[in-house]
Amino acid sequence: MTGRVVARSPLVGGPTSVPATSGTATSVPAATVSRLPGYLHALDGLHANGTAVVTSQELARAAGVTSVQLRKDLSFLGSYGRRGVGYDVEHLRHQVADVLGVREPHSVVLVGLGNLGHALAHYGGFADRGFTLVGLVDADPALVGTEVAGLVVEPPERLAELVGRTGATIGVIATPAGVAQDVCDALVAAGVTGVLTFAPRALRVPAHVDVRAVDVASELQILAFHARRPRA
Amino acid sequence: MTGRVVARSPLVGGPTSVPATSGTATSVPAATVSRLPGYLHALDGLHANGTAVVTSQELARAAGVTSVQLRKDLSFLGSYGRRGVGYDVEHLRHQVADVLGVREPHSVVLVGLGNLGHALAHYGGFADRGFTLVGLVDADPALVGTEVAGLVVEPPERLAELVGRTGATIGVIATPAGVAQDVCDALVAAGVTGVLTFAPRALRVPAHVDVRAVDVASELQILAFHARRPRA
DNA sequence: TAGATTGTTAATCGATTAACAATC
DNA sequence: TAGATTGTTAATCGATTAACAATC
Repeated sequence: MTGRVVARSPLVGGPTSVPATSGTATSVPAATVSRLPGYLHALDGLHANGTAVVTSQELARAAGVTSVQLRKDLSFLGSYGRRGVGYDVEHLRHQVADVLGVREPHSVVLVGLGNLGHALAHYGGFADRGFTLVGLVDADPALVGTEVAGLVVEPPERLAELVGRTGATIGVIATPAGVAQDVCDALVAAGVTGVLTFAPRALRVPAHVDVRAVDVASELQILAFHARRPRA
Repeated sequence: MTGRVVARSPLVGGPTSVPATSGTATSVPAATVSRLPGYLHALDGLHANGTAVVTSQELARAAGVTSVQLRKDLSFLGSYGRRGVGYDVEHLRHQVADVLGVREPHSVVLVGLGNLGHALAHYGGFADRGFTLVGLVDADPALVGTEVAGLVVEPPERLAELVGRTGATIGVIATPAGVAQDVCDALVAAGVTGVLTFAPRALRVPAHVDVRAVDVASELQILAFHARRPRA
């Protein structure tokens, strides 16, 4: 009933490993997948500053993991390093991007243009990392028709048409929690296969759809747990 | 060297279980801790709508986990249910809040007032869930001295004084990635023990400090992985 | 008592770490 | 060849799930 809810707030759940890409007959564990974006980002940085080859130790440091963890993770993708030497930055970058499926940009629709939605709409980091924001939706008639971040805000009735027309595969929910499930249902009905929600609400989705949830208050509460002085 | 970096993007790492609260001599697994905020939020909802008693099945549904998972998690906190009946909402709510350490509000300082920082400063959900935003910092001279969300923006030089004066235990970083490590170092030097960062950069912290990282682009890339059609 | 539901103990499964063999 | 570093195989550890006993 509930689909692959890959993360509640920051935990990998759901199926733990997933059919791998291209040649490989293997599969990639969920925990590994969740670290690949960090590796890719670090590789992008190295590439930008002209580094051609990197050892697992250097890359691991940049990504904030141990070199053993990194090599183990990369081994699920294939054997792309040279023993005694390291990894070709450009080659590994392409392999990781390929496994993540971000060599072609994905189209993203954003629903909800409150403070957070506005911030997300203006966030420049999408394009760099394989995503194009192609549509904005909000229920407020005062916002519909206005232009935000170069896109015209559409009403909820146009959501299905918008997803269909743009071929968006991912929907981002930045609405109040009360309408998050309805928005999610509409996104799924329109055809998206991935949902990123910022609303503090568990979302039900069919099995073929993935949900990831980011909840700032939950993150702070987890920090609070560690910060607390255990009372004797 | 690297402190308890509890999550890179959405994964629980670091020490896997942590000394528990109050009476209990037991410890609470990291995976359980990461789900407690969801349980607490669900309990708050039930409380608000007047529900006095809830079964593990109902609560689990509201929180988006299985009832087995929920009961197992709650068992680490103690035995607070009544067999054949369920859990007293009010009582369990207090127990969970107590374990998380959010019965007393925590003071939070926010650094970086770009789009995201502004959105966070205006986010209303903090107070409800145990956090009080007590200070804002930005390096832009045009912002310093202005009022945002009822607080006067302070310059970076005042960070240490601000944390000291307010007793803030948690710092939120919403700055550009390039300065995130410096900001983090300053927060840690000023005495915060928890850091929530939105900058896509691995942060180094001493062992007594916890870091949690939220990276929207990484979340999207993980969704992209699942969305991709594996090419034969 | 019978039915419902919790909470513990045991079994399974996945993820991380350690050891080491392969090879550049 | 010797040194460096990758990548695999095995060992450990933690998290989830299943089975069931306890008890309201």
